[in-house]
Amino acid sequence: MRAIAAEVGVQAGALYNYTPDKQTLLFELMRGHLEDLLAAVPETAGGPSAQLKGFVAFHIRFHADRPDAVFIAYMELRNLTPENFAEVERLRRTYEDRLEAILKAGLQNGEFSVTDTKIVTLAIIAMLTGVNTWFRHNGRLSLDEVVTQYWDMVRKAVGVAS
Amino acid sequence: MRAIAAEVGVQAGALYNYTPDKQTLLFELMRGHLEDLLAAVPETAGGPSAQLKGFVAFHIRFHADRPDAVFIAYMELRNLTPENFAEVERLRRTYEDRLEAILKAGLQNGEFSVTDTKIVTLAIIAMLTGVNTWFRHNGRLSLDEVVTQYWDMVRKAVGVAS
DNA sequence: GTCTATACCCCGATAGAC
DNA sequence: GTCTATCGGGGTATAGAC
Repeated sequence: MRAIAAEVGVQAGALYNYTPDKQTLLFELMRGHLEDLLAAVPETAGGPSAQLKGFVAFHIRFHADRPDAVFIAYMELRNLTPENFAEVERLRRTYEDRLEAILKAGLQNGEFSVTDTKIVTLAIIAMLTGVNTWFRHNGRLSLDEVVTQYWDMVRKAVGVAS
Repeated sequence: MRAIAAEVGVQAGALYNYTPDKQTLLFELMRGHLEDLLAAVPETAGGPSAQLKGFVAFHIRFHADRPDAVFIAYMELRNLTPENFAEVERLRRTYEDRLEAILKAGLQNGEFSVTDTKIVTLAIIAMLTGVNTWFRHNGRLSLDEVVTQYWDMVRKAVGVAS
């Protein structure tokens, strides 16, 4: 709280005019981040392959634009009360379900060949979120190139020809 | 330190007969974990495809057996001094290089079709380590089944036929 | 709505008796 | 080698003046 106050340019006590306590502040940050995510995830038109491609590009770009929020959302999970943790988990699961729905649709119409949509969902999200641990905007690769390469891996992993 | 002392069954001050300070204790824990990892990673015989399959199985099993060490190694990274952080990063990069060497060999002899071995290395490791966030030994899937499914995704992502 | 001052608690680490 | 006791520092949160 003292660090936040210093960043904002007030004393620590003044923050309590805006939040009842630190727990609420942390929870609202995380909830806001996840609701932004759910509001922004595209309902792409087209078949499952096009939707999956859109999801991959969206996930990478959304998270690359908010490294601090992503970092907090992950590292501070354990500091939430059980009730707040449950709500955050619910929102996260809602997001995962968006991806799994695409995989199920592609499995059903024969575009994808996967054996367990739940595992593939978690594997894809872990892979994509991992980009945040190494990607830098002034690094060797542009975000476009990163998106292209990850789409290539995801595409092949679910059995979609190029 | 007080929690560790209670777990062991001594008072907090007694711990300082075994470690000079908390930083050293944390660093030795993480260094030990990474050296165990490097000592255990197999030098599989056979071609790149067999080696990659061995690596995937090893990584999942090794990490599933040590969830606490994996959790600490990740969450406490930011609490290391710059020197200790650099050493931990060096060991982690050494491990990544093992995987990248396999990918490079498979790219060179034509078994794999990937465009950037560094990105594929990081993507595979992120995907595999993600298993630890959801896998439970008494859950829906056995570790054997998890290994099989992840190998199937990795195999396809690098362009190896079944 | 922000300030100063402070209450209360927990932390890592040390001192000195045994 | 472990204990009790404590130091110094930092944390969240509150009280009361302005």
